[in-house]
Amino acid sequence: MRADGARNREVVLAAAGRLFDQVTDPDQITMDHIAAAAGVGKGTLFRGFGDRVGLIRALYADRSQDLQAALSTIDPGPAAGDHPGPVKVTAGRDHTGPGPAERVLAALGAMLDFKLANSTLTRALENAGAGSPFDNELYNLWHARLTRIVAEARGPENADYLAHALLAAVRSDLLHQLRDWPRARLEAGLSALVDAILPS
Amino acid sequence: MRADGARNREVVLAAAGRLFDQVTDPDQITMDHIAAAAGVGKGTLFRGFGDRVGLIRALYADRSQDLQAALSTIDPGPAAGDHPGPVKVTAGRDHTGPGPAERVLAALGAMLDFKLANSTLTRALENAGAGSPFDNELYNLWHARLTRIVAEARGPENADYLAHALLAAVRSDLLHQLRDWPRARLEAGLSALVDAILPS
DNA sequence: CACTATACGGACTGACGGTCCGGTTGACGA
DNA sequence: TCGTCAACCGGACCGTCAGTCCGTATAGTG
Repeated sequence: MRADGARNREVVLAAAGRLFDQVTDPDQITMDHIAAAAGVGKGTLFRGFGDRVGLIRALYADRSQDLQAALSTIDPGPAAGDHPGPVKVTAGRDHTGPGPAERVLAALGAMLDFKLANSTLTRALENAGAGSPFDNELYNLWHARLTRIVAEARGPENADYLAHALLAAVRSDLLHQLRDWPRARLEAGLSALVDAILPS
Repeated sequence: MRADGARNREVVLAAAGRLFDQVTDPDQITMDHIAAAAGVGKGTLFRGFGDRVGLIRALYADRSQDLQAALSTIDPGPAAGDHPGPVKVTAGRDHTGPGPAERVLAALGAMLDFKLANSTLTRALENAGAGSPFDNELYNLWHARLTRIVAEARGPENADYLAHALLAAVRSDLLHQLRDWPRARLEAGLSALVDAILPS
């Protein structure tokens, strides 16, 4: 990979991010806008990212790194052994840590914050033509984790569907619809939902 | 309104309905396709329905009449006194009828059936650019009703949000994602969700 | 310095939603 | 039965946008 290629990739992502943040409706941002804002030809966009969805996905991946880290702290999950490197064990705090409801609420709360802070971008990805919110890598990862937690807390019966329902409660377009609710109100509702589904 | 206008309206709705039923991805159906299938000019479509969303909305309204009736049977709601005609009172079965959980489950179940039977059309409306699933008339009606029922069953605290969460659990694209689940599994999950939120 | 794979950019294409307008026809009064 | 006209019709046309193509420029290499 050539140096200018990598540099341009960053420039494009930065410009696209800025544009999406300035706007409410995701498809006010066209590929031509992004190319112009990045000072780059359109071809460069499509060579680097494949198509519009690819670009949005890349931007999303970029921004959600912090979120991923936060989520992994809350629930290291079965993916902990993925790297050949030394497995980091949470020292001092054993399996009697926070209960399922707390962990789930923490995770959904983190997603909530992320989606509020990246509203337009998130909606761009979750509604983008294609397979919609579900071919999203993060969605599948978190659906799997939530399913496991729910299953531990109340048995495998319907855990799968309930995990979907929990994630549906923080979908970005719903949050956009409730955009003038104060954060505390959303959090309270979420908390009520989680407490209802998971044994306190 | 002229006779040929009304006739064409029906023809167009029928053709569009047929087309959406033949397909999985809603935007495989273009306005030109519909016009051609109806044996009508494109101008007629836009004069009669305003724009693509208007046409889809009209088709949806057409098909959801049965659903609306079913839902109103389950919960006549505060809208019962709308007509000056005689108010129909459910005879013999007083206010100690089915509990909140039963009523909500029945309503969501009816929506589930409708959305399964009209999958592509429903997704076309719920994702169609604009204000998405929420400027839908039926959505608002049912959010209001569910909010009331939830509030009666567990107090006004968060009833609003929980009603959104319940509706989010039957969103058409989620159902599409779970398209090869048998109906019973969906129903079971829904039932578990409703029972968790509403006191049994 | 020559050479080539890589990257660049913007003109071009195809598809689609939506508009426009000259021609047609149903409704209705005489 | 006929004349009149507003409502209606259809499809050519337009603007926009994602995505492609290809001639040109340049970073990296021996």
